[in-house]
Amino acid sequence: MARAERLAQDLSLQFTTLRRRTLEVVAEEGRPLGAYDIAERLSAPGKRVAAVSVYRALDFLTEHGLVHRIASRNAFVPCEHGHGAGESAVFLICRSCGSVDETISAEIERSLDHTLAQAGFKPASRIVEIEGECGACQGRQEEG
Amino acid sequence: MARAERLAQDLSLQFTTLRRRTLEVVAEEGRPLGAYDIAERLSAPGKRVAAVSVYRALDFLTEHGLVHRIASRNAFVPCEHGHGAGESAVFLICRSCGSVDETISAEIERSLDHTLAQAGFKPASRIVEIEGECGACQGRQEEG
DNA sequence: GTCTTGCCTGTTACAGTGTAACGATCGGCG
DNA sequence: CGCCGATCGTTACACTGTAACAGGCAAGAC
Repeated sequence: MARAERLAQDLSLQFTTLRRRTLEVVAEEGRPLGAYDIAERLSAPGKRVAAVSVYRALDFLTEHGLVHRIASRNAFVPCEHGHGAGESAVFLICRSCGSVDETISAEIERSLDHTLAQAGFKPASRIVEIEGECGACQGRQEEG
Repeated sequence: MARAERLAQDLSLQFTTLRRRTLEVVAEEGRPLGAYDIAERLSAPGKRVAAVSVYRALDFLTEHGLVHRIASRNAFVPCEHGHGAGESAVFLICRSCGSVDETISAEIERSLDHTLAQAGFKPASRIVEIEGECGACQGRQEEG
């Protein structure tokens, strides 16, 4: 992610090797990764990376909007949009291939805002995760 | 929940004591309960209920739409609506008092359906969880 | 240079979450 | 009675996440 690298320059000092490599691992994978999976990929023979370090790196990355946490999977994916941290994304999680697509819909945001205002609820963070079957996997099943 | 009791009759054999008591515990609490919290409340001196039994009861209850799982909290709340299992609910989770309010919005469902159709994604289950501050807690803060 | 400060990382330990596997129990049925 | 299916108890285990403390490293103050 070139965007991440660019944002990294702004944080210069803060974007350490561990955090950069954590982001790389998450970005290379096409599906959500658990913290322990990341730790395993970051580890080399004789150089083990503890899961707790990964968690701290992930905290940093999520705070700066470079990765997202998938609550229903306890896993992490790279952020594919340049949206601000306060904005809400919709995650489409495919049960067949495990891929996660991140989309943003102004329409959904509007209806959410409307419903929240009606309820007198002041939102801080939003989680919208849809499990199902992505278009590619639907096509694959029709063929087979 | 009288509704749950009524639905229980239909499942006659399936609605065992453990499952009923699990539902009671979840319904009595005004906030999401973890599986181990439930197990603790179900346990009596000399009669310990293991968490794994609670998980099985919760699986049953969620399948039949009597309780919901709050993915962002790893906790469970009673279902407050008679909606079908396929319908999507919106959970408003208050960070101050920990309460969870369940609402249904046709507007949100429409916009979600629209976005999903555009993406060619076939949804199976939907998770919409908003963290923030409920109306009651906002009023309380203004006073204090 | 040295000292202090603050941040990041390593390590250990531990609490919480969830599942697999096996055995026992109970009710219904031939 | 014996069989069968579902539920439940128990143990064991894997995964997820946090607390606490120690060491390293860069930057600024003296």
